[in-house]
This record gives sequence, C-alpha cells and structure tokens, in this order.
Amino acid sequence: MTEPPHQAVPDKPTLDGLEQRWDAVWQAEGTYRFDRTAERAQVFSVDTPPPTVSGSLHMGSVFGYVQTDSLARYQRMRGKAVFYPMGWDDNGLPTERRVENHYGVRCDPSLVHDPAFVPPAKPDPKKRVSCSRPNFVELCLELTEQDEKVFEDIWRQVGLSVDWSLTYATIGGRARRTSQRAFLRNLARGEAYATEAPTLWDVTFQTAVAQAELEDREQPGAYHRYAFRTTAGGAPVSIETTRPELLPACVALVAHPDDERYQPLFGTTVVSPLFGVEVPVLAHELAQPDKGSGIAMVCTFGDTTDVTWWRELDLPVRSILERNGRLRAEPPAAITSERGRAAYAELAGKTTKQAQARIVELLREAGELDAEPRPIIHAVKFFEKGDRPLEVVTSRQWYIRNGGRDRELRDVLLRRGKDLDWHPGWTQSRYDSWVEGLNGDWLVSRQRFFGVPFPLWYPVRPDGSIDQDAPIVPPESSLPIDPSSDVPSGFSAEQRGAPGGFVGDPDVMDTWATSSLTPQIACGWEDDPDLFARTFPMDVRPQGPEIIRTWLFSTLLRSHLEHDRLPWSDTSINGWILDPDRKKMSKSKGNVVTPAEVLQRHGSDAVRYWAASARPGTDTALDEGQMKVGRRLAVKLLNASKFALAFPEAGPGPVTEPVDRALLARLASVVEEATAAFDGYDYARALERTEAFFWPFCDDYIELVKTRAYAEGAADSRGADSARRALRLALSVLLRLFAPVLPFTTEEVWSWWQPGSVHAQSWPEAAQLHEAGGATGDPALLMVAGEVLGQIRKAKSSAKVSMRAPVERLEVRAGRERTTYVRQVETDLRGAGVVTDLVVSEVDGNDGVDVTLAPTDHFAG
RNA sequence: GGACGUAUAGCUCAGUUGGUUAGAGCGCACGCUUCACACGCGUGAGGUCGCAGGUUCGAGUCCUGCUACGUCCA
Repeated sequence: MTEPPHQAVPDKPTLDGLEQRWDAVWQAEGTYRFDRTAERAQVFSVDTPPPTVSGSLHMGSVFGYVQTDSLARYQRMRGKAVFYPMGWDDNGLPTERRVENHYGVRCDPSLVHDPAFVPPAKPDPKKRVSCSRPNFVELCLELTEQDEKVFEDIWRQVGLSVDWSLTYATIGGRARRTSQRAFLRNLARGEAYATEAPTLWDVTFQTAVAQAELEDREQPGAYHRYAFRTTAGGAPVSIETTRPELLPACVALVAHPDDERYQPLFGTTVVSPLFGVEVPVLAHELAQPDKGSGIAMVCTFGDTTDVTWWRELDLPVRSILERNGRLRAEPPAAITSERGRAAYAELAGKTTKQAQARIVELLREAGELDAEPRPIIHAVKFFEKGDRPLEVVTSRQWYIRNGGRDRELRDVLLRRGKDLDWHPGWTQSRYDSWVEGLNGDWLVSRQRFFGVPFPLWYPVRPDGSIDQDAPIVPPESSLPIDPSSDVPSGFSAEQRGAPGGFVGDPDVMDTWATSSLTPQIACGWEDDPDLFARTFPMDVRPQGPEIIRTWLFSTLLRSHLEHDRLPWSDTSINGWILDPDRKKMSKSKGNVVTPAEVLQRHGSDAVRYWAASARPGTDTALDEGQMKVGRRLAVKLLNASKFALAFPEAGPGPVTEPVDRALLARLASVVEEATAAFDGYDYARALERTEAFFWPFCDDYIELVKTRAYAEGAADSRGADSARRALRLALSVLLRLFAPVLPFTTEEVWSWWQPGSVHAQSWPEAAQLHEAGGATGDPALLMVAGEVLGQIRKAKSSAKVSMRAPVERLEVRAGRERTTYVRQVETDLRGAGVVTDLVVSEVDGNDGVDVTLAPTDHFAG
C-alpha cells in the first residue's frame, strides 16, 4: 500500500479506450494466467464452449460467455486458480460451406494434391473450381486461422478473462490426437462399431447425419390414395401416402393391432398396384388409425418409422433410392411382372420429386388413383443445416453406443445426469427427455472432408476386395494420423489400394465426436497427466440450451465411457437471445445484430451489464436500452469514485459516525447476498443486489456526508475522517463487487489509488466491514435519513427551486425510534438539505415531515 | 400427444421459506447549471400481478384446471 498509485484521478473520467488499454495490461501482466502449481481443490476449471469459427460471432455467444466470465472472475477473486481455456470449433461442415463460398471451390476427393493450386481470383458460386481434398483442407485451415484471430480480438474486447495461452482448435493436432485416441479406445472396448444399416442421409451434402442433428420442418405435401388388391378376396385396401414414388419399394402394409377395420386382413397378403408385388398385411402399434386411411404402406425406406417397422417386423429390403437422391436404374428383384418392370423403367434415374410426378400420372392413367392428391402440411425430417428433406439409405457407418439401443446404459446416463448440478435446475429435463427418446446408437462417421479422420486402414484382399471387418489400427503413440496419406506399419506406400495391400478409411468423424472431448482436449488427457490431474473433472460446463442433446450429452457419454465419471460437477445453461420483437435471432430472419457494432456503440462493460442482468437460463431480448443503463452505471461508478477519492486519505482509525456505520452494516449484508448468489451461479442476482446498494449510496449517502467529508467549519476532523474512511472502504468493496461484471471500469478506478489489478484482489467479506465499524451500524438509520432527505427534495421540487435552495425550517415528527435516528444524522441532514432550523419532535402517531423553504427573490418580484 | 419454461406498469424485467400500501430501469410529464457526475440530478403519474377455481387469518407467491407465447421431446 506504500506504492504510489498508477495514475492520478483524472479531471474528467471517461470509459472511452478502457478496453484496449486494460486488455493490453492484462495480457502483459499475465493477470489471467493459470497457476499450474495449484492443486485440484484450489482450481476452478471451465469447459468453455468452442465457438464455431465460421463467419462472425453471434450476440448469443457474447451473452452466454460474459455470464460465464463473470462467474470465473468471481471464483478467481475467491482465491481459485481459474483454468479458463478457449477453443475454436473449426472442423466440420460449417467451415466447409464457408470455404466453398469464400474461395469458390469444391472438394473432389478423387483428385490428387496439387501444390500449385490457387483458388479462383473471383469466386463464382455457380462455377466452383474443383480441388483435391488436401488442397481443400489447406484452404479450410487458412480461413479458420483468419477467423480465429477476429474472434479472439472480439473476446478480448469483451474482456473475457481467458488464459489466451491455452487455446486449442478442434481440427488442431491435440484435438485430432485426443479424438482418435478416444475412438480407438471405444473400438477396443466394443463401444464403437461399424455396421451396414439404414441411415439418415442428406442428399445435398452427401453424408449420413445423426439423430441429434435432425429437425422437423412443416412442409407442404399431399396424400395420394390408391388401393392394393387382396389375394384372399374381398374389397381392395386403400392406403394414403405422401410418398407414392416409393411404391416399388413397398414391403408391407401395417395397421394398428386394435383397428377393427383391418383385423381380418392381418396375416393375409395384398398386391401392389402397377408393380404387382405381393406384400403382407401386418399389425404394429406405431400405425396411426386416425392418419389417412389408418393403414400405412411400409417402404424401404421412406422415413424412420419405416426403419422401425422393417426391423421389428423382420421385413425384406427393396431399396430404390441412390445416395444422390435418384431412383436406381434397376428395379428391385421382387418386381417380376412385365408391366411392373415397365412401370419402374419410367421412374428409374429420376429424382424423388420427378418420380412422384410420374408415378401419379401412371396411376391415374391405369385408373388406380382413388382420388386426386389431397394437399396437407406435415412434419418432415431435415438435417438441421440442410435444405432438402432427408432420405433413408442403407450404408456402412461407424457408431458409438450411447444407450439408444440399450436400456441399461440409458439408465446409467440418466443417473449421471441427476448427479450433475444444473443451473438452473429445470434445464435438466431437456437432458432427460433427450436420453429417454434416443432410438439408436450415435452415428459418428461423415462422408465429408474437413474433419478428424478415422484412424483406421483396411486390408485389401488378393481379389481386390476390402476386408472391412478387420481394420488395421495404429498404435496410440503414432496419433494423430491421416489414413489417406499415412501408411500402416508393415506396409509400404505403393501398396495403397493394391491387392494384398491396404486402404484408408475414407470418412471423417462427426464434429461432435471431437467436440464431445473438449474436457480431455483442454485438460491434456494422456498428453499432460500433471495438468489433467489438476483440472479434470472440470468444475463447470456453460452452454446454450439447444446443444444439450448434442454437446452436453455426448461429452457426458464420452467421459462416462472413458473415465467412468462426470466430466464436470456443474453445468450452467444460458437462455436464448431474442431480437427486440422477441423473435429468435437468426441469420435467415435477417435480424442479427453483430457483437462488433454493439460493442462499438455502447462499450464493453455496458454490453456485459446487459448480459449479466439476465437471469440464468432465461430467454432475453437484445435490449440496447439495458446497455445504456449499464453504461450509465459505469460512468456513475467513475464519478462516484472520483468523489470518494477527492479527499485526503484519513489514515488508520475507526469509522465513528452512526450513519457511516449504518452504511457499512448495509454493505456487509450486500456482500453476503452477492456472495451467496455467485456461489449459486446466479451472477444476475449478485449484480442486482450490488446495484441496488450502489444507487442509494450515490443519491443519499454521498449527499448526506458530503458536507461533513469536506470538513467545512468543523471543529475537529473526527466526523470528516469517519466519512472519508467509510467512503474509501465502501468504494473498495463496491469495486470488487462490480469487478466480475464491469472489469474495465473497476480496473480503471482501482488503478487510480491502488496497486495491482482489482481482478487479482480477494473477494470482499462482510467481516472486514463489521470490523471497520459496521458491526454496530443500523441500516434502518440510513433508510430513515433517506426518507427525510426525500421529503426535503420533494418540497423543493414542488416549489420548482434548486436542490441547493435553503430550507428555513425542517420539522420531523415521529415515534421514538425514528426521532432517535434523525437526531443521529442531524448534522448531515442540515448539510445535505441546506437546512437552517431542524426540529425533531417525538410524537405518538401523526408522523410527518414539514419543510418550510426560505423566501426567495424568485417570488419577491 | 408428452415435458419444460414464461405470463407483474406503455416497454424490458425484479419480487428469496406465503405476511403491511407490489418494486426498478427505460419511456412519459413537470422541474433543477447542486462545488463526483448534463453520458447528470430531483419529483410525479402509471398496475383488477394471463383467466377461473381452491387451500389459508392472509396468495403476485402454494394447489388444480384453462388460455397465450417460446422451447424441447415423440
């Protein structure tokens, strides 16, 4: 405390430029550097969401990250060594799309690497230039590196107290190694497996997608009604379908077991129109009696329900769809009639849409259409990033067991979910309903290019076929590898693709297969056992609600499989950001406001204030008005601090005056409330409590003690010293209470009079305030004083005179308790209200405050 | 169809185990050059707490049903 302050109190404090100045200082001083010597119990580790590095940051990210940062800052001040790394999620489809658009290229895996390749000077979205996969990946890395720089700059501007020496990227070497190692261990334990199965397939992106990436969208469609002839005699059976083009892939009809209309038909067979294929009529509970005619056509495969029926009813496969979304050239073998084969020939090679139009014509011409198509709106499954409906194709894919086909594992994962502390608690129900609804294992392979490759090769048999059941596995020490360029031990590069040689697995992992390992990547699993022991399992996973089913669930799963424990003790789920009309902000709606412009307009602390004002988990409108309030608060803090520091330091000694003690007592309870709130992850409540103290502190307390602090006309310095000590102590505590939310403003003020960073100070404790005099203070005194002051102001305001206008006589009538309080602040009230005569009368009932203003020239004229 | 959340002043939101007359900010109105602050200060108006029942001495708060909006799951 003997060191001189960094700088004097400025004449005109300002918020402008604080971001750049303090970010540079924090960086240079290593203010947020993780202390690697701290033991696990002293560490607070944050599993920061790696933002998707494709394009620009979203306000929603700023919103959630600021909330987390305020918690991290609180924990740091509580003496924890905060492990706060930042990752970049750069692998996967969003980056690929961005690279395709940005450079005007398209990846063609059949091409070989061209070291001289340069993307077109003027990208033309309609004429993309093909390039090899290695060239494409180079462009991905180039672009993400640029984007990451921009992101980091924004995060620094926002003031995240991240340790910027601890960054990682999900396509980086450490992430690839971790991801491949974890996969190989899953494989060794039988938790990962490959199988040929019906798979949800995106025709545009030419890749399989997982259950977690689906979304339902309302789409126009039409019911087409046509009949199957019965073989046992009786009336034909009419069905209604939205996918008539799949009629050649029909393998059965199903109705609900309780449906009396169709019970007589169960076990019999019917014959399809046009194609003349005989299929069974079966019962299954998923058939909906009230949908269409109540009996459904099962095809291989129109949707996921078809897959369920196919599996559970043990039906044959009659696939007609290719991966490119077109119908195969050859009809299924079951279509044997000449008429059927002729009909199929009309459809072969067409897209599903074209095929639908054609088959409707064929049915109509044949007189098989019972009625004209009836338009409906129905939910169709889409890849969340795609814009064409998903198809179901059969393909060989890698899966990780997630409980979707194993009740026991699902129950274990549900119990893990209960062991996690959710903030707010109700967000856990999203996890539960997701786990309960899982209907298959996690499909982790993607037929894409920019991602972590499966670290596997397959032997090529002498006849040139590939033995997919005996993958060649690299040793963990060799990871990460790329099987498309690396060669397995015991082989030479020339043997790639040759009989008796090997081929690499062509697929990459789903981006979540890597992101699900962020605790392992960040904490240095296997790579850095010392760091891992100090940081894992982590303390908190902050994230948005929409990725509970993907990121949170899959991270929990991987940790369960690998470490048999939770990856973190707590999770805090932030709310949505809505635009001012309470619509979800999204690029497609064109209502996105970018963080850069908002930060520019209002300043970082103001934006942080807005984010930290939102209750945990609550959807929140983007409210620039709230940012203005934040800015006002920050400016007020600067000015109030300037005032408190304007007086010479009083030196050591007690806070003696009752009103000063009352202030410290009041502040002590604020500290207790804010501490409890932060401990419960409720940054918003901590802020609200602090702020609710701060404004009356400025408006009432400072006004009350101003005259005394100036020591004008005082016989001794006792009263002035008490006020000055209380002001400085309160300021010190307030700065620390506000520091997690307003890091720039508080740091600025701290630098005016204290050495070091406010963010490295210890969190205030009520005990300090009690010791300084708060123990004998009575907060009610302050309230009464504020009320009397309010009456004086009201009188002046009604008279439309200045607040400095003198009061000739002030009479306060009240019971014993209140009059005692008023007498204790008599001098301060006189000073603040410019009161000449102050009369305090103790009465029984008929409480009141009478204010008699001195006559002014104003009225004299 | 099931689940979760939300519903309080014109707007955005607080309101802790039920307890006097339901709060804040913005906006609005009327004022104030007050020696920390005009990026300011003061005062004021403004609410049948979504609807209908119930529990209770007492309900914005607890219970039941309903409605609207949002989200998740099927």
